[in-house]
Order: sequence, then structure tokens, then C-alpha cells
Amino acid sequence: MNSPQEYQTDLEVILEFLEEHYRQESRRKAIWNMRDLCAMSTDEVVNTSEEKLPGEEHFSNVLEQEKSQLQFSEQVMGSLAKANRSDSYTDTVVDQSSVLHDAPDGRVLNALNGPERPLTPNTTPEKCAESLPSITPAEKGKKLRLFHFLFEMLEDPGMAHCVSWVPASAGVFRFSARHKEHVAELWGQRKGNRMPMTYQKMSRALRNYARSGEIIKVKKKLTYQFSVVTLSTLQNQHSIKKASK
DNA sequence: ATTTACGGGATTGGGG
DNA sequence: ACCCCAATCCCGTAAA
Repeated sequence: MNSPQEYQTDLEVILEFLEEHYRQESRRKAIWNMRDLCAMSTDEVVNTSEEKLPGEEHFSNVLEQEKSQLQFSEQVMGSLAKANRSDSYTDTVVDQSSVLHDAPDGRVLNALNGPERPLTPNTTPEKCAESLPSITPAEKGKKLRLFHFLFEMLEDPGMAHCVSWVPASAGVFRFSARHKEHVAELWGQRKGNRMPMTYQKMSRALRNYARSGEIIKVKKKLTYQFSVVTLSTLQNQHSIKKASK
């Protein structure tokens, strides 16, 4: 399945995606900011006063987020390479040991830092794709799973005020205390549930991922973490999907 | 003391 | 019939 050739092309595809992604991020920022402004006028002040835990990560600063996403992408690249090399990379088998673990002090270890690799500084951004990538849910047949949905949300800058990646921690994401319920609602709608989904129930489903190790809970409030394998798979699907558009 | 998040057992239900 | 995954319910605990 993962012959060296395929692996190579996969990587190339991903590289392309990452470059494209970065470009699109810049482009989307405009839209994003607009939405933020809307939210501020109707809802409440977003991204400024929200959950500013003293000394803790400040939630979604636009620039920082963008930076961290790129950083994060690089890390994923590294882990992807590792995962492929060790051939432990399938979309069903989950290796519990590949889950990133928390350090005793509660900070998340960044196990992906090992293969530090700059993101192809040789490639120049010139062939910019024009369409914004809307991630389509379950691709052909496969049932949409909760973590797919969450990943989708996380990749959507417009949702950054509800869920977002935790800067500088690969695969770690965090719900907004204010808007976590909104994510749940969307999830419920997506599934076509009769009863409205709540964060309480969604997080229960999320906790079930601990068994398989697909997502684990980190000790910080409202934050969870994808396993390396899950993340790689998602990123991979994501990029392939985009590349084929 | 109160509220909010977390954890998880148990059960149900849809879908493969 | 069986399993997987998610939804629900619900109760206890931890933490802020």
C-alpha cells in the first residue's frame, strides 16, 4: 500500500497542499476578520477578552494562529514521514503508543519536533489555486465520524472562535467556552439528529475516542488531542481531496 | 458553595 | 446475529 513511490507522491501532494493552504489562509483572513467583526457586534467580543487565562495560551490571535498552523503543518509532515516509513500507517489500525503524551507538568509534549524540517523554502508560491476548498464530509460511502467533523471545523478559519488548534502543539485543539455548544449544534445538524446535540453529549462521544486512542484528552480545560496517526490520516485525506479538485 | 468540566457505566439505535 | 460508533441518560468527582 505504501510503496516508496506512493509515499513519495503522497508527500509531494501534501507539500503542494500545504503551500496552497498557506496562501489560502492569507486570502481567507479577510473573510475571517469580517466574520469576527459581525460576531463582535451581535454576539460578544470575540478573541479579545475570551478566556484569557492568565499566563496560558491566548486564544486565537489571528497572526499567531496562522503562524502556528504553518508550524503545525510542518510537524505533521514530519510525523507523516515517520508514520509512513515505519509502515504503521493505515486508516484503521490505531497505535496507542503513537499518541502524544502529556508531560507531567501538564504541558503537551511535542513529539513531532524530532524531524525538524523547514517547509520547502525552495518552492515559490506562484501557481495559486483559485477555489476555496470546502471540505466535503464523508467521501464516498464512508460514514462521517465525529473526529472528521471536528477536523473540518478546525480547518475552517471561520470556526476559529468555536474550536481552534492550540498554537505550537501538534494535534491539540481546544473548544471555546462560549461557543462550544455551537460546535455541538452543528455536529448534531450534520448528523441529522432529532434532538439537538450538546457539548455534554458530544464530549462524551469524544471521550470514547480515548479507548481507541484516536483522540485523547489533555489536562487543560476543553482541550483534546488527535493522535499522530489520526492526524496524519486526516491531513492526508484532506490534501488528497484538495489536490484532486 | 456553586458552577462548570470531566469521567465513565449502561443502554439504545442505526448501519454495515 | 454481531459489531462499531455515536447518542442518550445519568450520576459521581474534580476543579475553578
